[in-house]
Amino acid sequence: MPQGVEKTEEKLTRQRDAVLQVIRAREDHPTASEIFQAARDQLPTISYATVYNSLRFLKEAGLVHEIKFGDGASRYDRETDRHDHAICNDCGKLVDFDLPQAADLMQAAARKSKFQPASVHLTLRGTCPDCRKA
Amino acid sequence: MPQGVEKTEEKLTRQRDAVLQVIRAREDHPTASEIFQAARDQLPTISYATVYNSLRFLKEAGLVHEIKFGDGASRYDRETDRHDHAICNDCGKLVDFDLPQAADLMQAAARKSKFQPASVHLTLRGTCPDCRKA
DNA sequence: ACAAATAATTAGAATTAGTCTAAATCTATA
DNA sequence: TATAGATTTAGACTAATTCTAATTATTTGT
Repeated sequence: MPQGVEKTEEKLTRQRDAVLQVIRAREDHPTASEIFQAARDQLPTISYATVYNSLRFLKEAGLVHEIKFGDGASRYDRETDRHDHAICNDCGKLVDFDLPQAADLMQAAARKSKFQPASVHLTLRGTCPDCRKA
Repeated sequence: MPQGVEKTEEKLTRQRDAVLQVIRAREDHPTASEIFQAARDQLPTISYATVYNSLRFLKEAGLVHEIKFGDGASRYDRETDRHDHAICNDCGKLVDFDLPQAADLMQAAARKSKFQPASVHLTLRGTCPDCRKA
């Protein structure tokens, strides 16, 4: 097997690939419903269930990242490296950024909580540049 | 009005108080459904809608704190000061802790994201002490 | 290449969390 | 005490997601 080609790609079916392409083509963080609609342009018979199945598959394969906030639907992100999020309290815009001190934070949080750490994630809530102007 | 007694307490009805007492009586972080069941012990006719209305009211009054992770239902926390959470990947246990460096973090996150900061929240995922033993 | 086994997809039903509605009940006050 | 305003209730409704059972594709052994 050539380097960089994971075993999971064997199972990258037409439907799963369509879902992946939708997510990769977008700058923003679409919901399952938005992905479903966009995927239908490529594969008019794709079903909602398949979109969800594909999202689970892609997530497990590490090809996409799921972002869950309590507010409504999960969003999906083509950026799979560890990163943090900022959410605008006014318009709901979601922005990715990375805080390099995350590794230290994880240790500090682990000490405080007595958990064995696996990952940390930080969420900033505030006002995005656009809404600040308006 | 005596100090420490907020105007909102005027409207702390029997139902709202029952909901508040349920949350204050628990060490853990119950869901609306768990709160509903416990509140029924006090007020057998209380409805689901009232539990949700009460939770909204108590939240706005700053008497309880809502915790939303993507995974299922919101949870409610008697601790209303800013704090962070650790979630066990094995058993789902949710633990509160506070990271004193949060203020600095918020500034760092604001700089990176260009947002005007309002709050930060950090989530640690890992294994809780109990599950680590097992 | 072919049949059997396995995996994936489909459509729609089911589930879950939460909100909405309209009628009934309280509560405070003129 | 009558009335206005707020609150509660029960159940209908919605949105997100999962489940199910039937169908369709794909892979594997011969």
